[in-house]
This record gives sequence, C-alpha cells and structure tokens, in this order.
Amino acid sequence: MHNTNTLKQILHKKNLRYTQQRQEVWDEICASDKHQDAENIYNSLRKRQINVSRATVYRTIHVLVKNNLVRRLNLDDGRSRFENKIGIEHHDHIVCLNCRKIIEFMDETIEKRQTRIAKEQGFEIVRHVHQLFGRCLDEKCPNK
Amino acid sequence: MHNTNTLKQILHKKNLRYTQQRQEVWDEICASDKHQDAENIYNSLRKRQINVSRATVYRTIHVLVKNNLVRRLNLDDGRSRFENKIGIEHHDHIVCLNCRKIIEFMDETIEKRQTRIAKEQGFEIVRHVHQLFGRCLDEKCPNK
DNA sequence: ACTTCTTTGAGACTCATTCTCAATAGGGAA
DNA sequence: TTCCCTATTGAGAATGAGTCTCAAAGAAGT
Repeated sequence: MHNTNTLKQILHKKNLRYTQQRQEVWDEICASDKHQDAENIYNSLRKRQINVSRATVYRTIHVLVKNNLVRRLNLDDGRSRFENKIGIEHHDHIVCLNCRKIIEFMDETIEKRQTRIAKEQGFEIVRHVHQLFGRCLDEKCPNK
Repeated sequence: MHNTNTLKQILHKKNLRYTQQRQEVWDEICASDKHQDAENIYNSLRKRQINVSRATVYRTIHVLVKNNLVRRLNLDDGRSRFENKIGIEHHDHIVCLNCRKIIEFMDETIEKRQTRIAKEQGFEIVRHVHQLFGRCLDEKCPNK
C-alpha cells in the first residue's frame, strides 16, 4: 500500500502504535470514494476475510480523524460518513435527497467570504460544514 | 398566544388535530432563541407544570418541522436543536467550539452562489446547511 | 527474548430518538 | 349535546449508532 509510510510515520510521531488493523481500516477508507460509514467499512473488511472488530473500526476512525488523515461527514442521516483527506483538495458536498448521490464542490469566493464573516463576528474558523441538499436530474434517480 | 391561529390553521389545513400539547411545544420553541434540544423543551414544559410526554414532544417537533414552523439544526453534538422559523429571516450559524455560543449570519452573495453552483451540477436545492465552527473572542469564553 | 504500555475483541452499555398499543380526546355529524 | 370515528397521547419498551470495559494479545524499545 502506498500509504503505509504515511500512516506509520504519523502514528509514530504521536507515540501511537502501527497495527495491521489500523492499516486495513485506513486502506479501506482510501480505496473508496463512496463516503462509507463505519458499518460499511467494517463489513467490507470482513468480506475480505480481514478480522477487525467493530470497536476497533470506530476507534481507528477516531485516530485517523484526529490526525487529519480522514474527514468525518455528517449528512443528517444518522450516521457519520468518512473520506480520505490525504492528497485531496478541500471541498464541500451536494447531496441528492432522492438517490443520495454525493457531488463535491468548492468555491473560492464562498470560502473567503465565510472567513471574513466569521472574523467580523469575532470568530476564528476551525472547520466548517457547507452542504447543499436537493434533487438531481440524474436518469437513474427516482426523482419524479 | 399570538401564534395560536397560525398553528391551528396550519394543522387544520393538513387534517391534523389542534391539541393543547402541540400548542405548548410550539410556544416553548417560540419563547426562546436559545436553540433548545428536545430534552430541554421537555424539561421546560415540565417545570411549568405542563404535562406533555417526551414522546409527544418528539412527535410534535416532527409535525412542526414538516410544516415549516420550526427548523431542525444539527450542530454535530449528537442531538438536534430547534428554532422558530415563523417571522424569522433565513440565516446560517457560527458556533464556538469552546463555549457553544451560537451567532447567526446571512450573506446574499453566498446564498446566490450556492444556488448557481448547485444548478451547474444539475441540482435544485431544497435546503442547505452552512455552519462555521471556531473559537470566539468572548470574555466569558473558556478559550485559552 | 524481556518488559512495558498500547491496542484489540467481545459484548455490555449509553443516549437520543422511535415505536407499540391501550387509553384518551379532537371535532364533524346528527 | 351527544355520538362516533379516528388522530393523538403516555408510558415504557425497542432501536441503532457509537462508546466503554477489561482481560488477552501484540507493538516496539532495550
């Protein structure tokens, strides 16, 4: 895996241990751009005969998120989704309410403006959430 | 209560029944601009000797949200918050990660831009979430 | 290999929210 | 006003994502 070193180094820097389970969870998140949830990740690993417990999947995700390898998305459907952050440009999301298709977007003007707005209100932004929920025109979308 | 008619009429239009419990929950949400969660609303009513069950609080909130009287906010802390929408301009939120202070903001440029972006991607926006999480400069904020 | 300290697995647990179902009560019709 | 139909309510059980516990397993420095 091309990300072995990344993970190993980062864990080492934080005095955390590099384990097979952590590598597998990290690989699984990197392998897909489908914004998987924890249960998904757990099942995918199991299907590939990789033994990782559910608790470890959750715990590993925390480690990855805390160390900026992974981003947690909350798409208002009751479970968190995760996406690889390494080598990926910042972006926000458009979500179809019918088919749950997710499109990424990024707008420099919006980014700058929100920073300015926050500053005017006496805030320094640490992170932001910008999600557009709507209906897509996709052929396959059950959108009547 | 000045919102009695609003609620009564809207419920009637949808063939739903106007009940004391629904009025009380709605009043409680309107009475505060503190973005209360369901448990809060439930406790406030109890404290005022008003008998409403937790289940009814949750059920009523659904009714109010579905009928556009109330907005549900998900501030990534595990429970939904609610705010009155009637007579209130649209806005988004800035949240302090330290003291949980919530400030409202609204920017016409951002609003327009996100609509255009969505359209370009073949989406019609139904709703959006735009939240800025950061640290405020408030005196009382435990922000070191 | 030895030791120390972290991580793991399995299942119990938490907590917000939803569900179940019998009892209650809107509200239109008579 | 009373009757009836059906929606709503209350109490507590159930759900489900996520977290915790603790004994066993395993990194990694020496």
